[in-house]
Amino acid sequence: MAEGRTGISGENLLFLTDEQLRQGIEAMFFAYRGFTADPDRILSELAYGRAHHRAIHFINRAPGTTVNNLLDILGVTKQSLNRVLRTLIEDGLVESRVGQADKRERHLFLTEQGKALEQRLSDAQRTRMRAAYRDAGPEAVAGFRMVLEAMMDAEMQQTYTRLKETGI
Amino acid sequence: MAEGRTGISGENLLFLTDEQLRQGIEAMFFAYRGFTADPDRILSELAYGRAHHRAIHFINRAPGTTVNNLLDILGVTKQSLNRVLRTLIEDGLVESRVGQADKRERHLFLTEQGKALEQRLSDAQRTRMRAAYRDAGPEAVAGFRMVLEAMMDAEMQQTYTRLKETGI
DNA sequence: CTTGGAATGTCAACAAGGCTGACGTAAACT
DNA sequence: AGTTTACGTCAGCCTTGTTGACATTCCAAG
Repeated sequence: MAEGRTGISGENLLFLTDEQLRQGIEAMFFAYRGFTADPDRILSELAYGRAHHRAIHFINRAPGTTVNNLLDILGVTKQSLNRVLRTLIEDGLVESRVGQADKRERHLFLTEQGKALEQRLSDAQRTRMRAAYRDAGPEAVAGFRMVLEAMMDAEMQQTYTRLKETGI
Repeated sequence: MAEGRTGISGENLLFLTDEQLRQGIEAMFFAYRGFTADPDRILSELAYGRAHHRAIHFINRAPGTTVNNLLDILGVTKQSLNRVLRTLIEDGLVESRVGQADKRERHLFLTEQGKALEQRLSDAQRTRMRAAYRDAGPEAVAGFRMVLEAMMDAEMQQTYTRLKETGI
């Protein structure tokens, strides 16, 4: 390769070494544990799991969403989601309303009680996130977001962006 | 508060709004799916799961590690780890040697076959990671790492750093 | 030297939450 | 009328987490 003194394509690509990548992989592994630790503690008190948290989060995020839409977002099977939704509905945290335009659809909403738990969970998660963001600073956060987005599949990126921009 | 025109403590803290935090949370959720997607595909061919991947990764990372040490790193119960280790040993991917100094300890090593699978898994994961890193650029990567580290518990941070620096 | 406690690892049984496959119902579409 | 779509459910499986009981080994105090 007839390149400059940095070796490859005129840029310093040392951040792409296997060692750097492995550190990133391990950081991702440990950080995700931290990311879920606080909500997990709250959930275990209530005999719920992460699956319940995810459902609650996205129903809060897109109230009136249909089951199918939620399936797309969560990327699980309907049997799996259904089990979780059933308990949430039985426990009065989620309300399921038959669609007006299309009566096959069920639109999902959080009840007051559901909103209360959502608040509690997301407060816990945001508190840690906020501390991490503050420690790292705004530029680090921008980089953090860029790498995470680049790590998603095309489909997830679409879902993520749609959710971010329109809330649907 | 008698601060500058940005309102709080002279810095622009718009990156700490709840909306920004929620986007970060969702990015983390979707990115982690991407992060595990490629190894998951390989593992499902072999009737293994993520737990096997984690064990293989860290045994490769710290050959000769004891079960207890691995438990600390992985943050699961020993019974849970043991089941995974047992299948890996039965399948000839991991070797367990009784400790010389302390015969209660078992020291874990990857066999050739185990190393081969580790390579296959980490190649898949690194490929995606490398693409994400390259897309985002070195500064973004530095920020990514900073935020992830700030998101860990103190204990995990210690483990992570120790592993990063000494490999033990 | 013995003995009791601590440390290390194994086995058994259970629960959560993924998965597939099959089936039923109601509504919408063509 | 016939097909497709949206949703719910039953049955059964697997992975991976949990707790409890148990065997082995080490070490230190008596």
